[in-house]
Amino acid sequence: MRVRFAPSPTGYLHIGGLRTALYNYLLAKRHGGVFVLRVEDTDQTRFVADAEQDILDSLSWAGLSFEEGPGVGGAFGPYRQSERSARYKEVAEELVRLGKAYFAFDSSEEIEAMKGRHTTAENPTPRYDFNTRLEMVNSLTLSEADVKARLDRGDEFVVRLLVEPGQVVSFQDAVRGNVSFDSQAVDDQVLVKSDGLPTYHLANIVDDHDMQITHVIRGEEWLSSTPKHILLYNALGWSAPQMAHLPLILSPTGGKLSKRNAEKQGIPVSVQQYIQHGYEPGALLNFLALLGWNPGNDQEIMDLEEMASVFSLDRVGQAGVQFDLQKLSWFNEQYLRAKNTKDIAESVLPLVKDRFGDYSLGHVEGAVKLMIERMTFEKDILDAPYLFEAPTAYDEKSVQKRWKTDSSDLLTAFSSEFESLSSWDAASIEGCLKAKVERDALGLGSIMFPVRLSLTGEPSGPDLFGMMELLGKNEVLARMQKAANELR
RNA sequence: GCCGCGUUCGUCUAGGGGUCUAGGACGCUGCCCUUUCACGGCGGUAACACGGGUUCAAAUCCCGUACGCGGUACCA
Repeated sequence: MRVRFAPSPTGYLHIGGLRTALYNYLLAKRHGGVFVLRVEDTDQTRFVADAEQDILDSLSWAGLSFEEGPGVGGAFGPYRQSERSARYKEVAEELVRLGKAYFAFDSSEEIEAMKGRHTTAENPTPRYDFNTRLEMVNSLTLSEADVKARLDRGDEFVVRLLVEPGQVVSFQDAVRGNVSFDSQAVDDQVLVKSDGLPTYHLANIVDDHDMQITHVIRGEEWLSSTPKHILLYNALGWSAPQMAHLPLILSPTGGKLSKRNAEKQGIPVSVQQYIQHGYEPGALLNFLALLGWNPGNDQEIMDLEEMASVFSLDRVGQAGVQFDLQKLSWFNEQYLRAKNTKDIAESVLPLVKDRFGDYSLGHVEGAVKLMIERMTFEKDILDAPYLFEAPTAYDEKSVQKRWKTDSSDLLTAFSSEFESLSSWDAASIEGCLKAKVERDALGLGSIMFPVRLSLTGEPSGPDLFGMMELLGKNEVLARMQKAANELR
């Protein structure tokens, strides 16, 4: 089994593209096959210089490694279509020779004019097809000599697929079953553009054939051009690979997850944006895998290996799926909590230093341990500034509501109690505090709240005693005293 | 318009004729845990698009309608 992910470097890798790559990867791993990356850069007008690098970087971040492709090589290279022009030309010529394709010399104005002539309410988008090709300037309407003369003269031309009406083109799709089209509805697709480069359709089938791709897994937007591909395979006497068209990822409101549409709803579209937001690659992959596929049981948290061990195309859904950012967040939380706190600390250390100054890895790890249950992203550690610096203000509402007349005195009293503590750890602090509460017959809340507020400035937060241990005795006493004075 | 694909809780889905008074997850929500908040645990909320068939029996099969999505480029 050989599969490929064939992105076009016309922009940064899209989240939907990553899912397509993932499904290809999973299928290959599941069957011990080969995963190929092929860059489909046949459109010079839409070429984006750093897009290929972005695709490479994004796949690498996600951990989707390929056995063959640009940079790593392979027996079927080159893997950039711009470097395979000669082969497409050869195949195009072969198709013309076989009478399956023809030269066309029409200018875009002439094509527009033809479309204008045929446009009606019932036929808003006329095609260049069996119905109209005989009114056009092509090797079907021109004499052989004329065609040769134009070619020799260097006139611009395109090569078009000759689609005969009256045939039914059908194929088995691995996720949709039998799909069939009437060839009448297929136009004489351009195979070679006037710049000499192939269109997607030609390059795609040539490469899939030459690279011995066995399974084509791509988005549903390709479903309606598949008959063209089947016709091409047939014309060349090649057998078509197994097709599998994935349901599209839709926006939460149902429409297409276009860049504009998505951004309006706060959904990142490029993988690069997910990286910047701090998503865990495993979480994103896990989420994406389940967007259109399921393992057939209730398991949701699965790493790449686990998914690869059970992946199959027949468990891929057929209906479009809506993107749910909240569920992605949940996945990210799950993955974050499964991570080693030291690793997280190491990764956020620069952020902490940048924001709060020079803290030790140990201190940051302690902060992470306190905060992990309430973080969605690693960077959320910054939402607890009080683990690094004294609060500069106290939450007004809480002060008004819960800061009692004796709170300051209590703070002072407990301060001196803590002062005498010989070992400063969460358990000792807790024991000390609770002992005094009992001795003085106080309510636990009457002291817990003032302490928390003095330490964090906020009415809620992570475990109080753990936090006190992390901050250290001096810092805790200083903050308590400060609040006692300021809020008196 | 035409062609294609699709349609189970708000969302992702299980389900492939009887075991479905339709299961799981996210979300929302109640209770419990608890020094707060969060986490967690235990509950709750909520769906077979509609209409015809076929069948003893349909969420499951067939047809139609509606709706959604995709395509209709010398873009991929």
